[in-house]
Amino acid sequence: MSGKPTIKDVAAQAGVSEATVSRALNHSDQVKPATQHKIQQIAQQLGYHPNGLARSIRVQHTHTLGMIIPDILNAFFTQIVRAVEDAADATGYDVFIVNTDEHLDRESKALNLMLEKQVDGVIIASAGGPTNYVEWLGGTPAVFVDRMPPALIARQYDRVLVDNVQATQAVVTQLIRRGAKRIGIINSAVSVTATERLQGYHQALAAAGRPFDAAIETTAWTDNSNVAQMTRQLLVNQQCDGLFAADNTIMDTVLHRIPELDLAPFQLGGFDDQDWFDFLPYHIVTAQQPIVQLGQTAVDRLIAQITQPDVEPQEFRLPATIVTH
Amino acid sequence: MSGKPTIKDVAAQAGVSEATVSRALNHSDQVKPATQHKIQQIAQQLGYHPNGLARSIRVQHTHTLGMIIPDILNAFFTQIVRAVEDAADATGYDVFIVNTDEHLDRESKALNLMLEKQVDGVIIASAGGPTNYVEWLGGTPAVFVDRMPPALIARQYDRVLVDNVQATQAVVTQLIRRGAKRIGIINSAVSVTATERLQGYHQALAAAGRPFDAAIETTAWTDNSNVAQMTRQLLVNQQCDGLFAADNTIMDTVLHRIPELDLAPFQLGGFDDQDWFDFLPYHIVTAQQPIVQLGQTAVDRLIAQITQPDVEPQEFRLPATIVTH
DNA sequence: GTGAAAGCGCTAACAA
DNA sequence: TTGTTAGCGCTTTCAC
Repeated sequence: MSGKPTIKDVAAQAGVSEATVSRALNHSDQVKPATQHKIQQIAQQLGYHPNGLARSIRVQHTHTLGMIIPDILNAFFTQIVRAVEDAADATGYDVFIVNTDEHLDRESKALNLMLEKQVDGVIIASAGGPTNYVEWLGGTPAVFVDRMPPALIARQYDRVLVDNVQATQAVVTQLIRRGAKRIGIINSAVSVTATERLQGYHQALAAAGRPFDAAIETTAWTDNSNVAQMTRQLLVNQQCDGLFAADNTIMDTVLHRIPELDLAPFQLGGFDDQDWFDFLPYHIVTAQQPIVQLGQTAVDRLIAQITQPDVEPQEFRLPATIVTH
Repeated sequence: MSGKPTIKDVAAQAGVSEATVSRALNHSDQVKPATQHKIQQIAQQLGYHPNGLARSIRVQHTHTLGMIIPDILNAFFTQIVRAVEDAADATGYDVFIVNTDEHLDRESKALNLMLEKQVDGVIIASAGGPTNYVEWLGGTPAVFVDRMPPALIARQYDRVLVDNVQATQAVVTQLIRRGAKRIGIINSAVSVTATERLQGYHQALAAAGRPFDAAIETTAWTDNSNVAQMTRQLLVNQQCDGLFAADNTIMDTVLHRIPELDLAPFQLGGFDDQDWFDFLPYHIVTAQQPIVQLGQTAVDRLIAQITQPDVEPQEFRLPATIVTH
């Protein structure tokens, strides 16, 4: 941002007013084709690029959506970003991504950054950050996707989520059908999501007349550092012949731990399919989240919030698909 | 961006001038602790967030770096983004990411967007886009990372690259050591990179006294749609017992094709290690690019360009590490 | 230690 | 069809 040409330079060079240049470069209707053309030519040769900041400050919006994700190395979020970008792009919005690495304080910072950059709205796939989103967000439209904070505060925003209990139940049921007698769970620690997935697990067990056993219901720490140990605990000590890993990062760790263990046949279930599951020497069943629809819906709702004064916040529950390897 | 409180509101509420509020919220030295405190309090309770756009337009920089990547679904680029974010974060810069999906026209658009958003500099991991970056970029500092456009125009910018010929040579040599007699290559179509990797392949062959054979030197299309077929061509028809896949997306496709083929033992080599290679039923050797250093160096150079008027553009070649599975 | 005023680059009335 | 003017929200001299 140094000696860049401004609208003033173009105006001077073309011998017209700044207003005319502005008009020529935007809603070209009002300006004489000749001037129009000349101005564009000059802008081009001067290497003029409009200053979007100045424009945004004037028109009072940026036409930009913010998106906050907890882990850019996680393929699931990467795919969601892609879906959101595509949906936003289709409606002419740009998207500004920031990654929090599952750090609470980075989430507040991210939110702050988005507000300073004056995004028109924000899609949040991270939750558990600032205790009170309402306060932080002020009037900025927001929608939670995939994850959400506890219901009380989430209720004020749109939420686009997967039907976690149905999905988990389906996976665990499939594990049972495949012959697993004793199925352990390594749950995640993600606020609402985890509760729901545990519920789905219980429902599947109950439906099959199986008892619950607290000894095989475990929870991963946020950094997954206890997952390797839990894997051993369940599959070896507790003699489980089935294991449900509540998200793809947990599954990853489980998968890496398994080869070191000496195991009888077992069944594995989890969330979010990965391309390379095909290469594993055993079968896996996963609930594949409808990523594209998740992203699309989030964008649709957000834009609705932005453009229409008072649409009621709603919760959307999209069904997952069971895929087996 | 509607009824948000501005600095004026805070000033009014606090009974001071806008200037004082500005001072209190930034370089707090000059203002009396009492006023200082009072202002912060009021800002807080009003839910005031400074308008970064207005600020940037005034101070003539955004303290934001742009980063253009070709494929956000590719773990390699995702990791580079992460490295860049970390490096930028450490120096207080924000980063604005945009994904081009390997589309040439999207790259121009991306560049345009960055310029409009007035980023202070841009890191480009995509290349082959606009024929003339110089013209598009104007005076905006830029550095190419991982990929670069043809030398003539790249020379005007910093380039942070891996030593492709050394890396490829090392991998192919390793394949030879492991007993491969006839090693085919599926090269990528990425401008300079591909040429260098082919050169490394040739050097390894030459060093081992092996002949070249154009019949087993193939090139993937940008969307990899011919790779499955090439895999068969090399491993079956051409009876190769070794295969070098020039990037991770090519390797992916190869890996998925292999199980359908009925093959004698073979050796596989490629670029960029993946976590799950451990799960494959055969060995792989890859050149692991020094992603963190790549990102770090790119950021360092870019910031140097931004803050110092005339640092000479340079090319950096970082060594890859060979990893075997 | 604080205020008044100017101006960053742009767009949108209102005039002409 | 085009120009003049004001002002978006902020920072920064220059006064006091």
